[in-house]
Amino acid sequence: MRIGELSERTGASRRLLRYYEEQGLIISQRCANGYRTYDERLADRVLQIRGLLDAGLPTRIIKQILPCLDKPRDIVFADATPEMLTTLERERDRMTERIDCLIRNRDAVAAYLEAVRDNVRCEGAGEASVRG
DNA sequence: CTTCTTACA
DNA sequence: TGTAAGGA
Repeated sequence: MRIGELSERTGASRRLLRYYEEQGLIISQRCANGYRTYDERLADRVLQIRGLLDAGLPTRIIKQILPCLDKPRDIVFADATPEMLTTLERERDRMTERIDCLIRNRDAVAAYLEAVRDNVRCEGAGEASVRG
């Protein structure tokens, strides 16, 4: 598929996909006309990259662990340098912190929503427009 | 119309 | 990241 289709299937803009390639996160073949061509499987990889990026991992780290993501369960311990492991452990802890933070905020929002619902139920729907 | 690269905001 | 320019 070409960049347009990959973009639609992953939600990443064409600009971003070219950027990922520039950063070595993804690879592409080239057609005679110079257009980029992508393997069907790349869509999943892009989705994974976006997930990792969303989790807060910098592209440079993703680039390092990407080979591990390639093969489902094969071998990847060979290039697991101590520095990389340290970095990943730190990132993992960072993710845990974010998760805790998100849980707190989600609960806060949920509580607010419930309070609003209860309030509406007691005061009646007719006053909605008056209260704004 | 789709994509490409480079470069600027 | 978006967008403009100039081509293919």
